[in-house]
Amino acid sequence: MDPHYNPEALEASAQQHWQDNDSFAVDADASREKFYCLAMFPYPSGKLHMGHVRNYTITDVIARYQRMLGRNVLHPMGWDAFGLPAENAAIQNRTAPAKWTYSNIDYMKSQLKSLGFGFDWNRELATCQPNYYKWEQWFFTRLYEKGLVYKKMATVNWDPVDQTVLANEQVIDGRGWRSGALVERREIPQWFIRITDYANELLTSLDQLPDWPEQVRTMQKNWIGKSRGVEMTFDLASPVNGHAAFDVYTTRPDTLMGVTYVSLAAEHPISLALAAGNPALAAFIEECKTNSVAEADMATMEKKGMDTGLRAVHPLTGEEVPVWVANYVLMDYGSGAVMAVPAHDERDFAFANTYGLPITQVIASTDSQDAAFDSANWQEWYARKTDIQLVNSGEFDNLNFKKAFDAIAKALHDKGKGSVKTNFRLRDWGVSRQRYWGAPIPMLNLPDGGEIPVPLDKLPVLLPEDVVMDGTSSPIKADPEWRKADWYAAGAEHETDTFDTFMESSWYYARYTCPDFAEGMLDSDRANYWLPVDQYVGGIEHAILHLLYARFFHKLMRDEGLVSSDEPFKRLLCQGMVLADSFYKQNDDGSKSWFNPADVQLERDDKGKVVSASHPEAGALEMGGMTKMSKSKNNGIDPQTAVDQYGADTVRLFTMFAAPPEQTLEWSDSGVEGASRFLRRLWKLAAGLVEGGAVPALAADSLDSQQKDTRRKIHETIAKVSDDYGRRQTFNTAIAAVMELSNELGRLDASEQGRAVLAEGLRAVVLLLNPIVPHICHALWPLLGGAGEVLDALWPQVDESALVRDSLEVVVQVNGKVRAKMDVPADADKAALEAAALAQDNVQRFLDGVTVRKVIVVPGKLVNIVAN
RNA sequence: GCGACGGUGGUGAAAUUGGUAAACACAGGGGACUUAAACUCCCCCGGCUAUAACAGGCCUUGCGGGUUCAAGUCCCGCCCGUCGCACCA
Repeated sequence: MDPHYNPEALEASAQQHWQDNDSFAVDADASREKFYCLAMFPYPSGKLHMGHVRNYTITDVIARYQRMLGRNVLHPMGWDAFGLPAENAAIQNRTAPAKWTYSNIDYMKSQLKSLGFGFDWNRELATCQPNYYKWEQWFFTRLYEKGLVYKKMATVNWDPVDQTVLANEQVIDGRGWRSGALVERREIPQWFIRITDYANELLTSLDQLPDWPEQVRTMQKNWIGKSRGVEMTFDLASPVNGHAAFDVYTTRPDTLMGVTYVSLAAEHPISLALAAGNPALAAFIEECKTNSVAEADMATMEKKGMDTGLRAVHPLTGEEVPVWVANYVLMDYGSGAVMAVPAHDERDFAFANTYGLPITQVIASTDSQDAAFDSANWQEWYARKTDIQLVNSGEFDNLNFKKAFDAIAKALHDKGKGSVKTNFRLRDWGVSRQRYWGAPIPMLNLPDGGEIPVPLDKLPVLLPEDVVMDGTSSPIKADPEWRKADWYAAGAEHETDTFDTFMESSWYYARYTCPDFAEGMLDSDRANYWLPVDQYVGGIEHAILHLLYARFFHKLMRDEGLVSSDEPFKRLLCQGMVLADSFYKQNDDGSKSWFNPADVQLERDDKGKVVSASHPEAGALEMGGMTKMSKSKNNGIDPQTAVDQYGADTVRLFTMFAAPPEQTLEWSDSGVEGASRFLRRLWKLAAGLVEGGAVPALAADSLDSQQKDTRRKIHETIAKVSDDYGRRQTFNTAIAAVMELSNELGRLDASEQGRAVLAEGLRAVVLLLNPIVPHICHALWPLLGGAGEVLDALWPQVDESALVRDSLEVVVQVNGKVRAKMDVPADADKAALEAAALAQDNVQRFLDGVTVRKVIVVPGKLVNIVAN
């Protein structure tokens, strides 16, 4: 056996072996227990980044571990192939998005293979393939027929120069990313899916997901945002252009008597009607159109508004309050109008102060210790629901939140002005995109204004792939021929919007179970064998949208009779981001030039702390700290470079060792070096044993005490690592435990039984590490006398008899501070432990002159003597 | 703004059910090997203090309080950082 570890050769040979034997191909087999392990599929952006490597290493480790437990493991891979970056690249490179996408897929697939990931490539799919999106289009038409799909006006970012709709991402400081023109808000008709019909189930069935991270469930819960409130009607004092009233929704009807004005969204029908005869208002509405549609911007921007001159009638008091148009009221949120209670709502408060509107306190504390309400401390009051009573509210004075809620809701109901309503923050899913590189929405727009879904025999509605992108309109919108649907009726036209790419990623996990199925969306037999996914792994950035849409789709597919389960993903692991050091040079114009960490040299002080950085050409650099690997900070580390230099196993080992999977991972070249060093040492240790000739049989009863200790360590490590892989999913501590074990194995003597224990230990190490570093383990296993190939070896069993201890170390504390450690027989009882503890010299020193009050004994761990 | 998560040595981290803080690594220091360097191997490595030495002592998990025999871990209040916010995927 070669004493030198040669990853290049052994990794190529292992990968060839897996490919030749189609080692990861699986089929549904009802006689075997299945395990479906899934990583979020990648967008084919060009080449793999470290986030991909981390993601797929995690699923590969879990998949290989489950296989060693004897399960039938499905671990598929595919491509989330539609999306905006392909269009951007196509514009830049004067190529077609399809061509760019397919060539990226080819390259990235070869990269995945070079990392040794065990995917069943027979199931590969790309969402831009017609045989994939055909069934998505069909499913959408089914939803339409069930009334779960509708069309309504919704707001988009409009670039007036390029004459195109922009994604939020393409709007930079309120301007279009290519044209630099001020972006406007524009209302256009778009398709929606009624996810709100499933809001309640999406909320309640979160309880069926105990193996999801608590934080993800909480985020989804908040996102769905179930609230109980009151919907009520404000009449206008004098009708305008046929508008006599409007609705508002509030979760705080208890504050109704504090309403001093009402606010309408700029796009509210009443606002628009008024603007026709009011140039100043029209100008203000126009100005609102340049506001961002992103929620974060809406919340932080300056509150602005304009008085319409209209008066609305308070539904209970009959008092007239002014009607304003305000930039912070969203049209596609609730009813597009809010009642304003400046004393008890932060935004209303800011708005009222700006425009000198009256502020009426209607809530007071029941605790007389609390400071009285005034505009300086109003924040303490505005959102409070507990320990409050109503004031300035007439007949409702002195009621608490709950009683006031019910009394005011009843009063509104009795007057026919409102009713209790459960509302969700969740809004219906807008699936229309005005972009080319997506699945065409399978609807026909008819000359009479109506619409019908494209029938199954005309599906898929094909997206042409041979196109030229010029940065303005989508090629299918620009081509009048593509649109024509005269086969249905003269003048009928295909919808030219495409689907949100979340549509494709909402059901790909199900299609992997039967990617070749030509007769329908899913082959239920196969789908129901594999589903639900047992382990799903992906970035935390998908905690809300993707995971919510996929859960929604699963329920839709269930109600269509395609799958039998309620939830798609049984267990979820959200991996953290990958960070790297960043370095920049401050330019004279205030901008920063970023330098890739691969080209930067570091200076350290005598404690090893990095004190400065420099670049061979640019000179001294500023340190930007550890940040997310990104293009903008030029701190991406190319995984391929690391794989070429150290081998896939080293990259996989470092990735899993440097941090637990949910935490951020800081890339470190010297850390990678360390991982490589460990594999070299392991190889050398194995080579030493193999070169020493035949290994004698282990005689467990005739071991000396060091050999016995080492053998106990082997089996303790098996137990710990099994728990780390399975229950805890902390692969970093599993690796640390194996490192500890192999350090101890290296200290064994070269006697017959020393070598026998070493052989047992090394075989355990190879089995325990195989999921993480499968290439080196593939090579070592037969050399160490393992039967068959390690890929199919069974997970090692703990030999309970090896775990028996004669004595153990117990800590002795006096008043909670460690004062001594003692070796005691493993079976010592509490009285014996207490006596031994009190007899310790250093313990006696601390008991001098004080009285022992209590002794707490935790068997096997510690004794705490309480004395004063 | 709203929501979620995090803060432990020079660094990444470990401490699993409230029970020895810093396992395992990285960086650094010292030594062996070498003509030399790399590789490899051995020793030291939170701070302060003490001792001829061996012991020993005090402090330390972002900050301030609390609960407990015992708190990195639980509770209350702050500070700081990261991520998400509906047309990026």
